Amino acid sequence: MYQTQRQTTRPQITAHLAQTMTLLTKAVEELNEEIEKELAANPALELNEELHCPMCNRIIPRNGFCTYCTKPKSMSADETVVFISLRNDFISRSDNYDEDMQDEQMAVMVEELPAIILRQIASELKIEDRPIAAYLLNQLNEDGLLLINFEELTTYFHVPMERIKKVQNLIQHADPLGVGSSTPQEALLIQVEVLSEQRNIPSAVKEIILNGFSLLIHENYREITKKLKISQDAVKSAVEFIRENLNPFPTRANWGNERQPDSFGKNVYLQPDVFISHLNNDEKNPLMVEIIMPVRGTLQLNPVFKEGMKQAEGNVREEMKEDLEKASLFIKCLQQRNNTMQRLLERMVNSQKKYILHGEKYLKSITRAELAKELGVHESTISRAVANKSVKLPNGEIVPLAKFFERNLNIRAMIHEIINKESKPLSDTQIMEMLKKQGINIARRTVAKYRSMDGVLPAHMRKNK
DNA sequence: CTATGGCACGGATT
DNA sequence: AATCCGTGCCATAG
Repeated sequence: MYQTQRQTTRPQITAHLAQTMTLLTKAVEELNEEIEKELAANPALELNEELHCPMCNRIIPRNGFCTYCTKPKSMSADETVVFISLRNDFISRSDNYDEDMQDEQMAVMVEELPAIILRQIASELKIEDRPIAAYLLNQLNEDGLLLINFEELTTYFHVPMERIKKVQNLIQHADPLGVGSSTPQEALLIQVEVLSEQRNIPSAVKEIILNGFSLLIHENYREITKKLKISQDAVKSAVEFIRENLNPFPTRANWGNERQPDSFGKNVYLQPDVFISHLNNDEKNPLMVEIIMPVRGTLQLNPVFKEGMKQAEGNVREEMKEDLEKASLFIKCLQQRNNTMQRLLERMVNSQKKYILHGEKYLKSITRAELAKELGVHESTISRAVANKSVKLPNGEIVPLAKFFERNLNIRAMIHEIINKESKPLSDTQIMEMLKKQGINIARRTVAKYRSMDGVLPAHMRKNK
């Protein structure tokens, strides 16, 4: 149920395109930069352009998978086997640009976006308005926004402003919802408007976008509560909703080529760092976990440098030795980090399999601290590994990895279920009692809180079914 | 009197 | 140290 809801918020075309793009996540990029920096600073470090699979150490083709590790050895029919495969398909930005796929894909986006939109709105577009639509679509900037002067257009086309606005409005309702808006704010409002037809939206969302937009951008939530006289909870759920479902730059986050963070300071959700899917997309097959790795070669100690050190003398020799040690430490750190990520996911996927396959209701609550203990690493290691990463689930939903650690999601999902199932509206107290029967003890106040977090109206305002 | 939302406290988590 | 979370208490609306 939730899946279908989510999917409608992410139009299919964008999902499709996003899949075909080379994905370069922020987390990965940071790591790549880190590597570049170290590489430049330390002569003892060398980059071997051949790609080795970090698991089995076989050489694998650029942009390729390690087929050995990608294929499960024995496929049991019903039991879901989990294994990890790593993918090294990252190209450094400084690489020769014209040969990269990336350029091609950019071109695809730039050329086709207007066409895609035009096709969508064609049936509703009056023939005489076509030139206007075409012009507007060609002026879209890379964020999918329309930063042009409308007054000039009226003289240019010799038509009233109203007509141009009408065309714009058509465009705004096309697939990357909100494209062609003049401001991010406008784009958000369109998205809210459309989404509210399909599902409940926390009540404060619109208000915040309308009247607290600049505060929202600066993450100044306390001011929002004050200025708009909205409760903390309401603001919180609204912001949560906005982050997860709305997108101020209609084309940007969807096929994240942009490096800057979005206006909320985080661009986490739409570019997965980890893919979880069934092998060959067949539900009978085991789950496969792909971790996107920041590798475009294998880091190693530079053998020439090593040789050189042997012959050097005195201070020079000491310095070189230091470099060498640093380099070796760096490599170890990276390996460690990769290793942690791998074990972390292995553990997560195994214990949260039900959630991954059957939805939020089955999410088990695990804290990072527990997991850290289990894996024998420090808590902060887990925290860092989880932060700013997102996962693509088999059903296509992209969620932050942190969601795996949300303690109350399952209960919230159960509340949804109860509310959707019962014919007459249940009060919070009644819901609480129903939960108690299912072995969940929470306070009435808490039920109320979860309810409002998800934008569900109180009992007396819900309608009988 | 019942249902719900606001505020703020204390303990857990990061 | 900072933030998050569940809850209790109280105010308000109906």
